[in-house]
Amino acid sequence: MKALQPVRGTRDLIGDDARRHFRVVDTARRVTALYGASEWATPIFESTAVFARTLGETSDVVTKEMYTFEDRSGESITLRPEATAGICRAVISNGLTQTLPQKIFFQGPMFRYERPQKGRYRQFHQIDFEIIGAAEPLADAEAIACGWQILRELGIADGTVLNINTLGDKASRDAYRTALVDYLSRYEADLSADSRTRLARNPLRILDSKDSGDIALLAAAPVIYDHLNAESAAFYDGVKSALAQFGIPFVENPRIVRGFDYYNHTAFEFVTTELGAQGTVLGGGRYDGLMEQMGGPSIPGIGWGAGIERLAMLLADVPEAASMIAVIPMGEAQYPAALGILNRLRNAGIAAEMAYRGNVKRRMERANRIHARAAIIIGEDELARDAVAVKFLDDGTQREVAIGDLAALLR
RNA sequence: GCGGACGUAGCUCAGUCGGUAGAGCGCCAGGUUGUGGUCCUGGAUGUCGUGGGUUCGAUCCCCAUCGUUCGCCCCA
Repeated sequence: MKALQPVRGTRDLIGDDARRHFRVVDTARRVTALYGASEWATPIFESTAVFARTLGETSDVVTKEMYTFEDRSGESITLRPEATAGICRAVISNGLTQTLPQKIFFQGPMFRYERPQKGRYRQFHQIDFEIIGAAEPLADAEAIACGWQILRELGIADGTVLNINTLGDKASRDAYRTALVDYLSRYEADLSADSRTRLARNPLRILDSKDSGDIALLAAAPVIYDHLNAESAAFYDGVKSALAQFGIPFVENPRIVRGFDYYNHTAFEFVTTELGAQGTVLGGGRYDGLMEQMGGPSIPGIGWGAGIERLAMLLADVPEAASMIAVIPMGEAQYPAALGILNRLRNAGIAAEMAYRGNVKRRMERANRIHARAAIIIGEDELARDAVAVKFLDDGTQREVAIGDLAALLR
């Protein structure tokens, strides 16, 4: 029995789960197209270096969460833990650096070896939007606007809050890191154990610590905004004013740091309070140095990823669509007529099916179960007049219809 | 990776102070030989997550393991 269960942290998408999942994907595909995106798909695994080099040697994803293995030729392969690195690799591999900017919609499974929880899986799925080759703050605002519109169209925007921050350019970020380390080092003994480790490895990460002692210490800590150089400050102002012009509400949150090392300037998260510790539902930022870090030319980028499972859990009910027509012959004598009608309907673009067996009652039950909108009942008497009975299942009304009129009536 | 809770029918759950189990929903059949969704009647369901231990006897107690879940870490 154990072998027949899905592997820990993975799950099947069937029925309601599947409807929710594809509702998210379909909505994202449609909305990102409104912003000019083309859909891409890249391989599910890459050379390990693609992720190890870009996500940062100290990030948890790299140090302990990657699904990494050697293939038969001894090459180190990693199942992608996120989308951006693979997309950037594809830009370089395909020589797309001459046709920028590119706006990309992306969707598919990601893999991280973590302890599963609600809204966190080892194989999870993301929708992803990237704008590559645009250094203007308008691109940041547009990426955020796109994410916001998706959340709105999914009906979950009201429960989420957009948090934005800036990490500045490299010079600003380095200056801030120094100031922060200076400050926190004075209270090192009071920091939580986790944060003492972070102080050496990745001090900015202390900013989003959930330890109450850390939070108290951070109240008087230096703030990034005081360490931005003129260029970085102007960029940040540009993003904020474009967001205002798009009519997108946001709060500034100097604690938003984001996990991967490749981020600079804009960082943002849409957060909900309804998913416990997994509250970040859509997050991203700018990654101007990433392409160069991968060995490509210096090309700026901005993008976000969103967890489909987390979005799907927040959706209101997604009912099954009542779109089928059930074709019901009274008996085997009516099969030829029934198959002819099935064919006529399908060729006219109308979804229709006929059960493989069963009497009329059984077939009516099935029609109800598949949420058919109407049943075409084919009996000897009506057939003699080149007609059939059409019963609409929502209100139970029934009438006789000429076979030639079926497609027009049911379209 | 660390700490807590949980694991009984397809689903949601009850239960046994240790004597091999029950409800609702769903499913199947009939009431209705050419008509579903409502209603009535009847029926089938489970190695009580898995392995081991204690016991005359374990679904119940103990240990391990797998899975789920909550928090931490981290992140979508």
